[in-house]
Amino acid sequence: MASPGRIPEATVARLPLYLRGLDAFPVGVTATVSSDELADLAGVNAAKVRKDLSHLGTYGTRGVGYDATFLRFQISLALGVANVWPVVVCGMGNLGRALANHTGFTDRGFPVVAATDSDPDKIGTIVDGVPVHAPSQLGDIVRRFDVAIGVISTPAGAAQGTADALVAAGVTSIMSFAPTVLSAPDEVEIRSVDLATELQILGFHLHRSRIAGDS
Amino acid sequence: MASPGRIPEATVARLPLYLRGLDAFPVGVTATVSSDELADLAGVNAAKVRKDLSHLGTYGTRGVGYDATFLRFQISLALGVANVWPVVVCGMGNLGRALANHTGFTDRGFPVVAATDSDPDKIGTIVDGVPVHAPSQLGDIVRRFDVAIGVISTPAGAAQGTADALVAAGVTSIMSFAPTVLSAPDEVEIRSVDLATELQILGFHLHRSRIAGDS
DNA sequence: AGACTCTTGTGAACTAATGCACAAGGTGTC
DNA sequence: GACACCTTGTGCATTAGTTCACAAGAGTCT
Repeated sequence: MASPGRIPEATVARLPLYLRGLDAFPVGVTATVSSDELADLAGVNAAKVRKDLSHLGTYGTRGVGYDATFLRFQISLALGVANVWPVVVCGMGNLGRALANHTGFTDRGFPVVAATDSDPDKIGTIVDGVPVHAPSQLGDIVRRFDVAIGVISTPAGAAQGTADALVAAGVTSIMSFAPTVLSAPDEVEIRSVDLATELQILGFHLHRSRIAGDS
Repeated sequence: MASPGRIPEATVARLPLYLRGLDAFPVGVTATVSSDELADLAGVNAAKVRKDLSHLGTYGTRGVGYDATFLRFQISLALGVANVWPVVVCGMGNLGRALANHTGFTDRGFPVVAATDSDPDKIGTIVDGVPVHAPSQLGDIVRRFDVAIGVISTPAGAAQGTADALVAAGVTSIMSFAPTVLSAPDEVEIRSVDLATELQILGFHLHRSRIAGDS
């Protein structure tokens, strides 16, 4: 009953966690991993692991578990991890610099090939191996490096303009850290990460527990 | 039927977006905002806005909309935004430095009061106004500044130890950027943001569309 | 006052996601 | 080969979240 059909969004969001968890198993060595173990490694529960993996296919062995290497291969296949997706970072402020230099990106197939910034002092420089260009060069950069993903780490005010430029250059995947809503054609996928919002959610629960709890 | 009862998690996650959207309205000026407008400002749909706000209370006027100032006040109240929650940043690598210097945190009531790092060259220095201490000082820092939230931006290997130290110091809210699972007592709330995972989700959809689409 | 317009608040239908519980199927032992 | 023991895969119940659609007010205009 292995269905290569639609994979639920919630499952897609967890597949990278499983892949990360499987890093605990050395390559080349044959090892089996149970849904229970993998659940621990990924920080979810075993039922979810099994249900999620069943969406990819029937890769486990009843009574035994999953072959770690084979499972990693299959998840990688589903996620398209074999591909390398070049990334351009737009906005080289504090956050942009950190992202451009983030080893976790390159390591997982998302090399930062270039950056843009509107500050004339930064344009033309190379920061941690990443060349900084003027925003007007975006189209060129995208074409030259075959950029697949744009990361927006500009101030909120410049974010929409940057998004428009990315879309105009043909980029269809955007990850934005700007605290603002971006509009783009439907075929463009935007993931928005607002760090302050995350803290506010933590703050809400703190607030709640302090009210309910002590003074 | 205004219920100050339980607010659904999904709603809580959107309240900061509404608050952010309301920034478009100048303070002091009386203005009304419709669920439709607010939906645009927050990047969701109008039905969701109304349902979400109805969980806070009955603050709108039929036929008119919501009073922007009053609504902002009520959402702030629900989120506990009036409180200031001091933050400690653990791990002053690229990302940690960017976070410590992130104006969006302080602006929204999350001042970064101190940082820790295991690098002896950094300990004792002040980076962008934030003093860097040794990890062993965490307990002290938390007590002295009444720290409410710990941000973990250490390498994955040091993350669990850092989390343990934060918990031991009495911190019950943690935001982690380390690509690993953290374990902590149930009463501790952990929000994990793995940037590479986010990109992998984008990568999945790119992969999918390239398979389905052209060569 | 009555008619008309507007927008909220909310039941109700619908969709997505989670968690349970257990049969199915595999391994190992005697 | 029979039996005991594991762990997967999955049907089903449950819970959470979304969307629709419309009655219930509130304002405006004549």
